[in-house]
Amino acid sequence: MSVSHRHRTDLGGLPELAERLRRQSRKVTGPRQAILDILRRHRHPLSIREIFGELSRGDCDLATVYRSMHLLEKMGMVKRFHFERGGARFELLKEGDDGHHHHLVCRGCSQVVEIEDCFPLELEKRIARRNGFKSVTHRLEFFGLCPRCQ
Amino acid sequence: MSVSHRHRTDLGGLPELAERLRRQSRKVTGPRQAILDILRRHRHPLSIREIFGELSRGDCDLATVYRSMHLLEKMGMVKRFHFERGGARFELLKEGDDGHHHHLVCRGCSQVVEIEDCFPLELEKRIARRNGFKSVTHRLEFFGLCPRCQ
DNA sequence: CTGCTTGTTGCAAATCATTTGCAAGTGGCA
DNA sequence: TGCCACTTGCAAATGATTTGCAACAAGCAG
Repeated sequence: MSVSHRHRTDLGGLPELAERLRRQSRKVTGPRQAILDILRRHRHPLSIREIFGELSRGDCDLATVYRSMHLLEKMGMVKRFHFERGGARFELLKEGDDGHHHHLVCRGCSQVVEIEDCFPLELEKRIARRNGFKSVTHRLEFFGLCPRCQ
Repeated sequence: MSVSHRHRTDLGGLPELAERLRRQSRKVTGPRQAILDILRRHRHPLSIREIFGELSRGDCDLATVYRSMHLLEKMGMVKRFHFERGGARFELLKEGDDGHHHHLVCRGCSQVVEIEDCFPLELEKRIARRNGFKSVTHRLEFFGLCPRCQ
């Protein structure tokens, strides 16, 4: 099998990302470009702190990072994830990607691996039907010990 | 099918719960009894705020609720869950129950339904094997719109 | 190129969830 | 009955995130 989801490469260059902002009448500002560039260069979900840490000294304020992530999330350019502890984490999304996928996180070193498997659609549908719910989605994350931490 | 997990009834009376504390040389104090009693009377995961709110005025301090939940969790008497927003939520567990189960949460009214289905063990094993991880478990929650909120 | 309008940002203070230090209090066994 | 480790209240500390507000700047109009 191997559904092979999109891989964190080829997410578009800064210009394309800026274009996505402009297209929704959002301004292409310095902080936003810097943040998008950081997200673009990492294939794993980054925390606000990590993003903020990579910004050169006075690139922008922490509050701006938070505000930017909200904006990008609302625009569908990034996806927010929540793991065990710590704050939210974000991944840049390709245009049109809804970002639905899961992770396998190491309890030891926090390394993150993207998982291609997903909760069986049939089961989800049955759960929705059985309880009369609509628009059902799910959040699924795996936790374990990576080879090096065992 | 219908795996029919344990149902949130018959979790034992206060005396049995107190006994579980004593057995692990933990003291049966007023705050703990009050908290356990509240958990015992609710079938859905409660937040710290909700628990604290149900305590009669001076029953105990908020910090004590936090400390108690940590203790009960460590003792395996409650299970901690995290939904979309807000803080952690707790459910009382029957003795011997590891509490592994999932929820279907309404995006509208936050109503919670317990789900008996689980992520297929075979898939989980394959994910673990494929990535060389050990002791893999998962966290799975469903979100949707309940009949009344649609 | 210039001005204007509106989206943005920095800064500081406010919130919310949770934790911790410390001294005072108390279950439960000797 | 006493002792002592386990608990608790209180207040302050943390960590994550949000917000008010006034100063600013991107992008379009002219």
